Amino acid sequence: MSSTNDQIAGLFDDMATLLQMKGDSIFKVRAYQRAARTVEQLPMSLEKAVREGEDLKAIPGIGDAISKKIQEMVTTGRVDTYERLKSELPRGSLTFMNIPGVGPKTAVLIARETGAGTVEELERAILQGRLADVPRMGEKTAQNILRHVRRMRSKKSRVPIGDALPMAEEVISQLHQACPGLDRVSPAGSLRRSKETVGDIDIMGTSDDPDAVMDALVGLPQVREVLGHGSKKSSVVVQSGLQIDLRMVDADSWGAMLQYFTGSQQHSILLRDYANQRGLSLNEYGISDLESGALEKQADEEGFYRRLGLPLIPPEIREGMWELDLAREGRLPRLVEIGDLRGDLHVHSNWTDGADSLEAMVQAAAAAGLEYVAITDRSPGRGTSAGLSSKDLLDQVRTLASLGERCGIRVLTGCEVEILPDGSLDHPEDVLQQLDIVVASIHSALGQSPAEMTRRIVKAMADPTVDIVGHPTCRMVGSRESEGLDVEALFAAAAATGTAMEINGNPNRLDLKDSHIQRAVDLGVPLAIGSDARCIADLAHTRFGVAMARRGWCEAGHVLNTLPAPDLLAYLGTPKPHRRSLLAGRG
DNA sequence: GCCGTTTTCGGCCCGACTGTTTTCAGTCG
Repeated sequence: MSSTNDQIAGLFDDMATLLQMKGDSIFKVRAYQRAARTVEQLPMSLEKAVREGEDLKAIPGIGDAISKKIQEMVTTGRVDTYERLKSELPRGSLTFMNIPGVGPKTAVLIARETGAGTVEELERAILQGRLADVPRMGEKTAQNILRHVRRMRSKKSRVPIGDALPMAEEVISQLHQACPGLDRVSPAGSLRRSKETVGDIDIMGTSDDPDAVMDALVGLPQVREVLGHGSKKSSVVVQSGLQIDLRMVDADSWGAMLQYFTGSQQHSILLRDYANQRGLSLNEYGISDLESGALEKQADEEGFYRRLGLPLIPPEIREGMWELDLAREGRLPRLVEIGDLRGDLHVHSNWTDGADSLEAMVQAAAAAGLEYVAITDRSPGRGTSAGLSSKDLLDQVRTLASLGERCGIRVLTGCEVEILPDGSLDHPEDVLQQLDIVVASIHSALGQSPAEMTRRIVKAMADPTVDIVGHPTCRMVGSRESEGLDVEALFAAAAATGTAMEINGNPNRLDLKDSHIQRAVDLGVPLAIGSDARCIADLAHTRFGVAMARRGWCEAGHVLNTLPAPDLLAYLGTPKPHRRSLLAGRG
C-alpha cells in the first residue's frame, strides 16, 4: 500500500471538515488543517520517512496522534477514525463543502434536510423550492448557492503562475495608465508568494482617488463579469474565467494590509500567536498593544516585521513552516534573486524546434544583460521533433565560434541530449566532449515505470559529460506529476557524481518544483536555473525558475549560473566529482 | 490535537461580510 503526501494532506483536510461538521473543538480542527498544509509542502516523502522509522513528530504541527494516523495511512492505506467520522455524517456533506459560501454547518444541514447527495440533486432541490424552506436558510441563501453551483461549473480551478502573473501585470499597467493618482500597487495572495498555480488574482493599491481606480478596473476591456464594485474592494472575472480582486487601502496601513493579504493563512496564525506572546495583537491595519489597545498603523511591510523584532520574511517562504523560527534566530537565508543570474544554461534555436535564429537568441540574451548563454538544441531522440544529428551539432559549434564576440556575450556550445530508455545518451561521447555544456533530459518513453525512469536518469548522471539533468522529474504543471519517481535516489546520485539538477523555468514545467528544490538544497545538490527558451520572449521564463527556487529556500550559492563566466568555465572544466567545492560556500 | 524564554495543563489569530436574526452564527481570507 502506498500513500503520497498529497493524499495524506487531503485526508487531514477532510478530517478537519468532518470534525467541524460534528461540532468538535475548533482547535482540533485547526490542528488537522495545519498538518494538512505542512504535509502538502514537505520536502520528503512521508511514506519513505515512515518506512525508515523517522520521527514524524519533529515536523511542525505533527504530534503524537497525527503521527500515528500517518503511520496507519502509510501501512494500511486507510485511517479508521476517518472512515468512522465519514459514516456518521449524511452523504454529500463533503461534496457540498466545495461550493463557495457553503461551510461545514451549511453542508450538513442541506445534505440532511434535502436528502441531496450530489450537486445535481441539490440543484434540483433548489429549483423545487425545497432548500428555501429549510430552517435558517431562505430564498436569498438558496439563490446564492444556486448561483455559485452554476459558476463553479464554468470556472476553471487553478491557473498556472505563467498565465496569472502576466495577466496581473497587464491589469496593473492598465490601471496606471487610466489613473494617474494610483500610487502603490502590488499583487498579494498566492500570486505574490509565487505559488505555481493560483485560484484567483489579488491586487492591492493606494490612491487619493480609490473610486477612480475601481471604476477603471470594472471598465477594462478584458472584464467579462463584475462580481462586486465598491470603493474598498471590487471583484471581476476576465475573459479567461479568472477572478481578479482589487483592494484599495489607506496609505498609512499599506504595510499591514499587504502583509495580511499576502498570507499564507498558516503564516498569519503563527505570526499572530508570536505577537500575542509579546503582548501585541496584529490586524490588517497595524499592530496594537494588548494592554492599552493603542494601534500603531504600519505603512510598510518591513516596518511591520521590524516592530515584531523580525527581519522581513520573503513572501515566497511565508508558508507557516520553519520561516518564523529562523527569522527569530536571525538565520533566514538570502534567497536567490533574478539579478543574481549571470547567464542562461538552457536555450534552443530554430536549428531544432525553436522559433528564432541562433543570432536572434544570442542577441536577446545579451540585450537582457546576461554574461553568457548556452545554446542547447535537442538531439535526434526517438521523437518526432527534428533534433540535430551529431554532424549538424558540430556544424553549429563552428557557427557559434564568432557569434558571441559580435553580440558582446560569451556563448557556450552545448546540447540538450536525450537520455535514451536504457539510460545511454543520444550523441557519442567524443561529440559531447567537444561541447562546453551538456544538458541531459527525457522526452520519450515516458510510459516507463517510475523505477525504470529512476534507473535511467541515475545512469545518465554517471556519465562524465553530463553537466545538468534538464527538467529532472518530467512533470508538467497541473497534468503530469512525477509520482513514484525516487527523487531521493536522484538527488543522492546528483550529489555523489557532481551533476547539477535543473530548475526549469518553463511555466508549464517548473521542474524541479518547490518542495523538491528545498530537499535538493538540504542535500547540497548543485542547481541550475534555465529558461528552456524556444523563442526570444521565453528567455524571461528564468524568472519563474527563480520564483520556484526562492520557494525552495535556495540561495545564489546553490545555483551554477550565478557564477561569473570565468568561474563557470573553470567549474565546467573540472572533472565532475571535484566540482562541488567550487560552488559550495558561496552566497 | 499541538505546544512550551511564564506552562506537561491551559491556552490556541482576527476582522469583515452576509443573511436571518431580535443579538448572532456561519463563512471567508
